[in-house]
Parts: sequence; C-alpha cells; structure tokens
Amino acid sequence: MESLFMALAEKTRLRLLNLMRSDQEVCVGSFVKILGVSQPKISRHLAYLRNAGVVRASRGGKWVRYSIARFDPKEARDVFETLFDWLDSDQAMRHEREKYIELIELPESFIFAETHTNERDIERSEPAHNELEEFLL
Amino acid sequence: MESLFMALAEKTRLRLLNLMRSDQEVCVGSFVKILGVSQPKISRHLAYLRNAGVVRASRGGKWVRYSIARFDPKEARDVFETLFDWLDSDQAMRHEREKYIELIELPESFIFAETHTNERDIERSEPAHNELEEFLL
DNA sequence: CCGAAATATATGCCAAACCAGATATATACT
DNA sequence: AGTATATATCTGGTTTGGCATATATTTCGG
Repeated sequence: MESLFMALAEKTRLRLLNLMRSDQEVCVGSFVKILGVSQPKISRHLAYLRNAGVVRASRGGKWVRYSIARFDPKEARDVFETLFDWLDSDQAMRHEREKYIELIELPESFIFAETHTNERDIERSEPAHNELEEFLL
Repeated sequence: MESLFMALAEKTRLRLLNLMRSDQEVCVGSFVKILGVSQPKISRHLAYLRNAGVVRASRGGKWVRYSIARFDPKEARDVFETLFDWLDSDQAMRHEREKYIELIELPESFIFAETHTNERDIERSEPAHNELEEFLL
C-alpha cells in the first residue's frame, strides 16, 4: 500500500499513468514524445511503476507497451478511479491525454504497429520521429 | 498532488490518518499510546502531514488535536474516501481504529478533557498513563 | 499571585537509508 | 547496422529514526 502511493508521489509517474488510462497500452516512445522527457528518465520511472506492481509491460516486436495493472483488492482499484477523476480535473493532464488519444486514433498511426509486412516496414523505416513531432506540434 | 501522495507513502502516516477518519480530532498522546510509536516520531510525521496540508492542528489547552484537512478540489476528497475504504479492508487498521473509538466513547475519557474543575483535576492527576495502558492492554 | 513542577508537544542534530536525475553502457529486436 | 528499450552507476538531495532538548500550558505549593 505504501509502495503504491510512493509510485504516485512523483509528477512524471502521474503523467505516465495519465496516458495509460482506459486500459490503453502505451509504448515508451509515445511517452517520450508526448511528455517531452528523456527516454532514460521515462524508462526509469516505468521501472519504478513496474516494481511497485502498478503497471505491467508486454513486449510486442521492437516496442514495449505499458498498461496499468489490475489490483487485487477492489478498494485499490477504486483509489485509482478517483485518482483518474482528479487527473482529469487538471488542465495540463487532460490536454496531454487528449493529445495521445488523437494520436492513436490516426488510422496510419505507427505507434501501435504490430508486426509489419515489408511494405509497412519501409513506411516505418521513414524517420518516424519527424512525422510524430509534426503531429504533436 | 505529488506531495499529497508522498504524505500517504508511509505506514506510520497512514496509521495516523486512519485514526483521524470521520472528522475525528485526535491528540498526539492518543497516537503515541495506540500506535505504540515514540512521541517524537509521531510528532515528526504529524509535522510532515501538516506541511503537506493533509492535516490541521488546533491547540486546546495542553493538548494539540489533529484532524484531516478539507481539500480544495472535490476530487482530492474523493481519493481520501476511497483510501479510507481501503484502510478499512485492512485487519490491523480496522482494529486500531476501533480501539481508538472505544477509547473516546468512555464517558470519563480524559483524552479530550478540556479545562477541569478541581475534583476532575484530582482524577486526572492520578497516574494517567497507567489507566490508559491498562485500557489498551 | 509567583514560581516550580508536571505534562504535552515540538524541534535540532546526527547518521543511515533512500531516492531522483543524469549520463553512460548494455541488451534486444528488425 | 540501427533503432528501441533497459540497466548500472554516480551524485546530490530528502527522508527517517533515535536521542536529547526546547517550548507551551496547566497545576500546585506557598
């Protein structure tokens, strides 16, 4: 219980969780780009959350996607529900989250690309960060 | 927001908050006796909670009584509600809290004694810690 | 009514532990 | 190879606990 709250006691981690709401799976690259935080920092905080049992990771191809774990006691889930409502009342948090939701709703979104055929791979091998940064601009 | 969760990320502080549920005002001595933790440690963690804006203190005579503060955003209060439900699902927490509630329901409870008449004072001048420790045994 | 004693609470200090942040390096996948 | 992600390490700052001590408030003795 303490470790869960410890996991929530940091801004970056709250922003990470905010993007993982609604059973969304988010890959590290998205975090990096949307939050504008360095990749090692993101990775480290994700490791914190992982160790605290707050998120789980699943590797799909080159990407690792994180999502919020389901908790044993229902009461813990309820805490998260209310936390999310709180996050939603925050202007910046809501904006970041909407930005992410827009992003993944793009049909050509490469963020969640699974295994690709070769054609697709070529598309993806384009300088992806440029497209993404353009979109996020 | 982070500071609030930081305040919750420690067992002693959670136990303190657990005793302050239901708009109860609790004096430092009660914490010390019920939780079995040294007085400076209690005082320190209470100061931590005070600085984080989680609790407020009011002095009544010789005693200082702490209670959970009311928060600005409703969403923060909701987090606390669910936190309390979670605490209540914990065996030890529930027991500690019941112990405290029994204690303050004693009509002769000296825990919250305000200014006393002389007769009363005599009662209180008995070795109070013995009574209390007896009760808590 | 004054001052000493008793009780309740807070704080200063120190060492140990812990944690965040950054950079560098390693690993895994394509 | 090159890209995506993870880990290791170091450093500085924060937290923590214990102990002693300081402050505040009431009580009591004279």
